[in-house]
This record gives sequence, C-alpha cells and structure tokens, in this order.
Amino acid sequence: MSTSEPHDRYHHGDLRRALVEAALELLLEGGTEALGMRELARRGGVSAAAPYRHFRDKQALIQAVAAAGFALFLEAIDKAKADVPAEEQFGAMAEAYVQFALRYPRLYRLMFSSELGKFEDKELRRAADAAYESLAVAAARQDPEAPGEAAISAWAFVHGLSMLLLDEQLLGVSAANAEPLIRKLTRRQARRFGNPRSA
Amino acid sequence: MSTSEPHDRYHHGDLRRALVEAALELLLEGGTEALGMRELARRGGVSAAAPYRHFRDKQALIQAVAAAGFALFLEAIDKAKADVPAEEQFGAMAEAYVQFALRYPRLYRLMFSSELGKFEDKELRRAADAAYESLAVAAARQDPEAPGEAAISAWAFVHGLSMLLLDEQLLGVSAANAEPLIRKLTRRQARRFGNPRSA
DNA sequence: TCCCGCATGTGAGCAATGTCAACATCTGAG
DNA sequence: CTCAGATGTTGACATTGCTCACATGCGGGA
Repeated sequence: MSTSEPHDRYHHGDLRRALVEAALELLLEGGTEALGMRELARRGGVSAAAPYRHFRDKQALIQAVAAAGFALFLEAIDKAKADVPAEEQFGAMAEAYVQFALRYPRLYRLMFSSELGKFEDKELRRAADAAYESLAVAAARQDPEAPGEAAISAWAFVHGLSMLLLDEQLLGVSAANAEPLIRKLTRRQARRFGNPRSA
Repeated sequence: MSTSEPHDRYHHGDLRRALVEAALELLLEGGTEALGMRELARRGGVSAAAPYRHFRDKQALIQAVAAAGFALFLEAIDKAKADVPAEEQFGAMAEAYVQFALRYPRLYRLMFSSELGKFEDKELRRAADAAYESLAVAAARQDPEAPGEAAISAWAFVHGLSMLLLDEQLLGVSAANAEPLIRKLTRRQARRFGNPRSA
C-alpha cells in the first residue's frame, strides 16, 4: 500500500519490486486464485507482457512472493526472541510463529504449498532455510542431550499447530481466541521437552 | 485405473464417481495444476460441460476429491491401529499418518490446502472431522490427565512432521530413508507425553 | 556531447481454461 | 405409453498464461 502510484513514464523504474509488493497485497486480500499475471500488470499500470521481463513465469513470480514471505516471517520470529532470556526463547518464538500464521493465513499457506518448486529456486530456498534455522537453534537448546530430535519435534509441533488453527479444526477455537491456548501449549511443549534436570 | 473404459452410450451411467476417480489419478500424477475441468471431461470421454451437471464449479469438484482423500486417509490410520495393543496405538497411527503423507504428497497437500472452503462443504467437513477424531482419541489416551492438550499436541506433531518431510526441509532426510526417523520421533513423542507414572 | 546497444515496455495474437445458455437425448414414475 | 426431469452436447464468451515482433529510452563509450 506504500508505493502504488500509477507510473506515467514509459519505463517504470522498479517494476520488479512493485510487482512483488502488489502480488503480496493481492494474495493477502484475495487468496491464491486472485493472483494472476495480468491482474498484477494492471495494478502496476503496465502492459500484460511486461512482467515477463522480470519473471520467467507465474511460478517464478510466486516463488519471489514466497521468498518475501519468508523474510517477513524470519523478521517476526527473530524480533520475538530478541528481548527474552535464553531459556524462554523457544516459547516466545513458537508463539510468534503461530501468530504469524494466523495473521497472514494465505501467505503462510502459500509458503508451504504444493508445487512451489522450493527445491529449484535458490533464493527461495535460502530464505526458507534461514527461517527454519533460526527456530531450530532455539528448539535444540531445549534438550541438550538430543538437540537434533528436539529441534525437529518442536518445529513440527509449531508448524502443525498453526495448520490446525488455520483449519479451525480445533473445536471452539478460532483465530480470535487462540492466544491463551497457544501460550499454554507452547509452554507445555517447552516443559515436556525441556532439560529434565531443570524441570 | 480401474474404471476407465470410454463410455459409448449417451448417458454415462455414473459420471460423478468416474470424475472423482479421474481427478484423483490426475492429481496423483500431475499435481494441482494438471487438474482441470476440461481435461477431466476428456478423461471421462464426455463433453466439457457435462461435469457441471454434477459439480457447481471447479472448487466443488476439488472438495469432493479432498473428501475422498480423507476417506482414504481415515482407512489408512484406522487399519494401522487395528492389530495393536491400546498403549501402542498412538505410535502406530502416527507412523501411518506420516507415511500416508509421504505416499500421496500431492493429495495430502490438497487436503490441507488454502481456499478449499472446508468450512462450507458439509461432506468434506465430516470426512475431515472423522479422520481427525480417530487420531485425537488415540492421542488423548496418551495423557489421561490432560487429554485435550495431549490430543492437540500430538496431532500437531504428526501433521507438522509430515509437512517438514514433504518439504525435504530435514537435511539429509528424504521420503526414501525417512522411516527410521519417523519411528524414532513418534516413539519419543509418545514417551514424553505418555503418562508419567507408566514411564 | 552525441549515439547506439540493451534492458525494458507495448500490442496483437494463440491456445487453453472455467463457465454458461440453449438445445438434445435418455430414463423412470405414473 | 408418455412426458418431466436428469443428464449430456454444442457453441460461445471472457479471461488467462505466454510468445513474438516491434517501440522506447537510459547509460556508457566515442
């Protein structure tokens, strides 16, 4: 919503960025269906073929959006762990993780959706790995005796919890009143998987 | 692959079922992108407009496919818990759960994908709830003191683990060699969340 | 300063898709 | 036997992703 003045000159100046921004907006408003090359071009005030100077196909555009999403995501969980003592970092991050999913459900889903081709696009892969890594580090600290397993388990837990909440699959729990539940569950997970001696 | 003889008579006989079956095949082979109304009609040996006698739109068709998916899914996890003593049921189901996701990645993803409209389609909702319920029951038994929380946690765990494996986000672990890891992690989860007195 | 190459944007056009309305055909209930 | 409703067909429309040939203009070397 920040840079959306329709351009007048022939060359846009920074179309690529403008397209990704517009795509992000479009996605947040209308879901994956609403995200189309032509509509994007329209929003950029540019012809239908122009985007193809910056993205090989629709998939490439979507990968860029997903990468941007992971950047936002990383920022969110890193901010959450910043002002918190080490032992509580995992809990804080888990909370931030789930809240991100609830705040941007369509973006979150896109980031983990089917034929993204996350294995081919290098930039996307790096963005995703960075976010994963940050969480994994905090999770591993929860159980120094088996850090690898702890990381995977914790990570799976937050991811799965997010999905369940998005599906409104938890009876009587919706995005609105999810916060207490999130807090309780992440604490529970942290406690159970925490170093036994410190419990 | 079973009922795919091209029909000859004017009325197909059981087009609806044929369409869902074809859609399932198409999905398993080619992903969501390959799943189109017209292609479906072609496979059914029927005109492009015919499917609209059975499904309001593409979304309705997809919901039906997802519902079929949940049925398959329920069958898989129920079979897993059948021949196993009660205390080991959760572990067995968790394993089956993850293996289903790995065996039918595209179907699994569709079942949990974005704009499915799981909240509107009654049949889909019932199918999904049935599967969820079955797992939740076994999970709740793991911790009689807090069955609700235990169910959600366990459930989130398997779901998240599945997604991570599908993303090949776990370094060095791919669908091929995932089995030992799955077993180890589900056992670990069961142990940690199991009744403390029986540990 | 001029000029020209290359990145960037345009326009028309193609094949394919989702969906609809008007018409055809079959089938089962009365 | 008949005829109403369910099911299938034909043809059309708007829209989409994408490509190709051409237009434009910015920036660096003469």
